[in-house]
Amino acid sequence: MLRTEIPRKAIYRLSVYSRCLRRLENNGIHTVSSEVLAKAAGVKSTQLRKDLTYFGQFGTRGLGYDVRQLSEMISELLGTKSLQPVVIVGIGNLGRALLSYRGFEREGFEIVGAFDSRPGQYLSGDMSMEVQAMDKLPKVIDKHVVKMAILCVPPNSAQEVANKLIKLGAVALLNFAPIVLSVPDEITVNNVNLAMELENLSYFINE
Amino acid sequence: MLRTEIPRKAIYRLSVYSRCLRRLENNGIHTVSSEVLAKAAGVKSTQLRKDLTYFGQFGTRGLGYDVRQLSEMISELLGTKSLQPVVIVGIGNLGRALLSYRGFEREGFEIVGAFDSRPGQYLSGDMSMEVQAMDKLPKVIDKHVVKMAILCVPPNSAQEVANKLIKLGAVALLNFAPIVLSVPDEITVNNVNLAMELENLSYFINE
DNA sequence: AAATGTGAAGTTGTTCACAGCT
DNA sequence: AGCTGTGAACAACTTCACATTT
Repeated sequence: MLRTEIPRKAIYRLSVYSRCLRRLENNGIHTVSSEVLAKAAGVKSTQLRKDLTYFGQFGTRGLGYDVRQLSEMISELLGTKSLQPVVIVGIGNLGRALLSYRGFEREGFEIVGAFDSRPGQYLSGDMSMEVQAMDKLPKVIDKHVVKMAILCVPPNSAQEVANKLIKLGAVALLNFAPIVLSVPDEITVNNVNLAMELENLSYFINE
Repeated sequence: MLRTEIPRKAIYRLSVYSRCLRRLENNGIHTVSSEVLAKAAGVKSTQLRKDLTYFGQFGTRGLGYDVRQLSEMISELLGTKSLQPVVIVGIGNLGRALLSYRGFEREGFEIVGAFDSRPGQYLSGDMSMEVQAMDKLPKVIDKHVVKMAILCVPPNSAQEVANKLIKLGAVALLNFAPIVLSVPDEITVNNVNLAMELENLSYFINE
């Protein structure tokens, strides 16, 4: 099965399933049916089953899925079994928040460096963090074999920074700048645009 | 044209077009073709035109679109012409960052209150902000006629807080908690899950 | 001539219906 | 009997082709 045929949304749903499975595991549940897991994930059971068939067969007919096994399989697929190194570029309000956000480590990502055109030592709550100058990027990316970067720079420098990161070997970017980055086909960009999410909601408020 | 027939993705793209149009406007450009605007927005020109026809006819054949006029039309549609009041609930790392994030005001949203189970006065950089106790929510929502809320509370209390907000009159939620909220049909929820975005990227790193 | 607006065709993603295991 | 796995039907979205307007 070629990966390119798999709907991108299916990959997102895999993350949702993964979370639900972990919760089940914590509750000591060993086996789950597609019906129950799907309900927890907020999708139809047929969709869950179809999503899984993109990758193989993991269930037992008449019984369901082994929670632990399915959970591990998905982690494997998503590449979150081992800690993935990440750099953050652009330490404004948002970058600072993400730096102090502990959620990433819990989910299998390690922030190995924070960079900004204005480097320095910052205090965030009870914790201090070092923000390095941009010219330190190559060394850190090289040392930790970083493939993933979080972009929190202002829109007017986002493309430039993206180019730099790609040249240094990044292949996946999480972009918070409200612009459309143009990158080569082999680079994956996920955009998060907070203002856009609000605007979208705003539309639905007026009936 | 019924709003329910309009693809949700089209509404998201409207936000993108809006941003591109503003940039064109700032550069003193008065007229733009679907070809050029689409390229700036990272979509096909036919898609842009189709998206616009969901709402009416705004262009001039042989000429293109009036930048200012199209821009205003989209703002009108999205309901961002007038300042929309928003509350933030849950002032942890992320909530604090969003509070100090100036982007919202620029885009037509006004944060009229910040709430947390641990209220108090916080310092963020050079600016101080008041975080109110949860029992102050009804009064603020009522006073400002708030329909929109940003949820940054921990996953285990997200559903409960969502219920409370909905009961108080919120109809649109921007949820950062990594759980699937169950809400009545007439309520719109947009989810932003940072860990999930990283996981999704992670998948694409392994070819 | 240039560019929009749109029905029809094509593509992608979701759901159904049921065959096939355990 | 119960539940998965999947081809086929269906629905949603995108793109094409071209008629239409300036």
